[in-house]
Amino acid sequence: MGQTPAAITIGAVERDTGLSKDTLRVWERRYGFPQPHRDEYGERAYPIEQVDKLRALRRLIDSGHRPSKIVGMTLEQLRFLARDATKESHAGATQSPPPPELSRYLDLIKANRIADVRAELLQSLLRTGLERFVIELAAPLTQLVGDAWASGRFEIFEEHIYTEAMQTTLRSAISSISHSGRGPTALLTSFPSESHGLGLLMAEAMLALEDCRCVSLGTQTPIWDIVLACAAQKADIVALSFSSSIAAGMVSDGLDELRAKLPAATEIWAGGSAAVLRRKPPGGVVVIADLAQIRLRIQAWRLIRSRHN
Amino acid sequence: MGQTPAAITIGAVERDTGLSKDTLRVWERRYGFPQPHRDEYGERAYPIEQVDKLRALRRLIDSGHRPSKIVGMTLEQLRFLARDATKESHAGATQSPPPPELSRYLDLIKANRIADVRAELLQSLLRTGLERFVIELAAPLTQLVGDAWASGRFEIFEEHIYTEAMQTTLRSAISSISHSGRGPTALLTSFPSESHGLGLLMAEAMLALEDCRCVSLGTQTPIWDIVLACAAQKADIVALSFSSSIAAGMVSDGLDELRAKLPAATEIWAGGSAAVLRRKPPGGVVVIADLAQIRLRIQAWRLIRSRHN
DNA sequence: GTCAACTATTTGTCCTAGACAAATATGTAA
DNA sequence: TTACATATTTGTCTAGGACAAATAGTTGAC
Repeated sequence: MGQTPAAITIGAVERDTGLSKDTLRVWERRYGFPQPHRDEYGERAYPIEQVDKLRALRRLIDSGHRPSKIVGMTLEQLRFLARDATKESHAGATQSPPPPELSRYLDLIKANRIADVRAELLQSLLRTGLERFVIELAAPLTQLVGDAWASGRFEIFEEHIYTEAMQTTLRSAISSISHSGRGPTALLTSFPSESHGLGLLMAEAMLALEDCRCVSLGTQTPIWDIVLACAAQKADIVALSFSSSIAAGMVSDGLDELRAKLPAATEIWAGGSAAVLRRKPPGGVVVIADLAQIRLRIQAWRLIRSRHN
Repeated sequence: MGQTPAAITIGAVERDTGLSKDTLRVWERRYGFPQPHRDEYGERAYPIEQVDKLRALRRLIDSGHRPSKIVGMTLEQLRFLARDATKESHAGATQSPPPPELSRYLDLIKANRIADVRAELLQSLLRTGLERFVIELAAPLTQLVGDAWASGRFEIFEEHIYTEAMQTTLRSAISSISHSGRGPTALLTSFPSESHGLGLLMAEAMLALEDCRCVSLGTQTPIWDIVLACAAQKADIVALSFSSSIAAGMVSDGLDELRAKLPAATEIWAGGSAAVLRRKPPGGVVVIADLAQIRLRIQAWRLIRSRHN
């Protein structure tokens, strides 16, 4: 009797929170939280409330807080902290509130009006054209949605819903672009630890607009397979996307490894919000600071090639 | 200089192969394979060849082989075994070689003729209609491509290319279906450890054809967020996809947990190639044996609801 | 010969507790 | 301010032991 079985195993917690079993155990040892019960076999059994708090912690840590500083707080304090955090982040750049057009999308998502989100995206696309749609709407809105999640105003599922809607819109736009057969071939993908695909899709849109032949491998392609694909497709450019949630070492090591394995004539382009790209730009790699640069880079590429031939 | 550290850490292997760190270590202890080198700090460093073999092992174990029986084989023997296995499995049904229409796609992918793959997919779609396209082409072809990879005839990047092409085709078809506003609401997603999304997209196509309002969350949604999304969207059905590369425990535990957290009126549908769904069907969950069943299930759902009201 | 029940083996996941590199924060000099 | 050196924090790795759950093999009843 007594307790309801409202407790789950360490494996389930790993699934639910994204914190590895190792991390969960070491936090327990160091900070005294979480403090799961033990079942009849001495195995950890985490009560739901602790899992909720773990989720909140995860969120704050992802957006820059240190575990030791926040692990002792209550769930309410954590939520309060999350709400504040959004204002301070992105110092300078996005200090002003988001433009009304963008925050309107946030409202629609929060109100679960999916069909309206889709319809409005399509309308914006048709009104402004794909290039401006990507640069002025898709990119900043994706950033905003990420922030909203980090500050606890959005649930993960709301971010997922947004991602799906934007993905659908971008894909249909891309597939309607015809290709003359004359532009460079670009291979698009990301490293195995990187599962965010929206940035890649935006880059594909920009490249397709510049008459590139785009070969997308989706996300999470092992390095060795990128090399193989590059050879098979005779790619001129390999474009990689890195979100800020990727380990810095992965980026540098991976890019070095890729550079060593690819022929020198093949350009490697790296873009995305990962800070390490700016702080420690790897050699032999073109860092794409923002999506608008893609157009210029392609024009530069054409110029060099036309001289060469 | 020639630094291509052709060896990766245990964490990277876990991501690349889907085998947990614990499993990798216990295999090493018990079977003597894998036998990673050690880096300067005494940590395991797995050479690429061993990772390739691990992936092949994984595929075979998923399709019923026991680790101890096959772990000693060479990569070539494993691939040979996989080729054999394809014939035996799917007992009776696909004993014969794949129909020429399907193997033609395999040839096109192998020849790297991406544009042709896309064009032919679109043509098939228009010729047969979406329902037959999904059941007769998309589903078996995806299976074949997976087998081709398992037996070493395809590289991963070729599977990725196929996935992208099929995804584009399916998405554009789905987005062209209009919804009357009368059908049930279906929430589509997968558990955090499941990143394969094609099956989900096929299911979405079938549901959309039956006039369901489909809300896709993409892959890898934590259980708790599925519950939240379900409430927010007032979903009647939660459809989950499980590929064969998911741990059996994840499936059962996850489904039980989800069932406990969702209101009883919300149906949970589970489909995909994960064997555990058939062997030990979890209670309170509708197991979708194949995509064609979706239509019948929706009709049944309508019938029950119409009686209720 | 088939099916169920019992037993043996295999297999994955959990356990403890120590270690250390990588990431981040802090202090100091130019 | 910026650049570099030092201190702390943090996640992931290590070892082998343990054991439940899954699977295979064996026996007995019908």
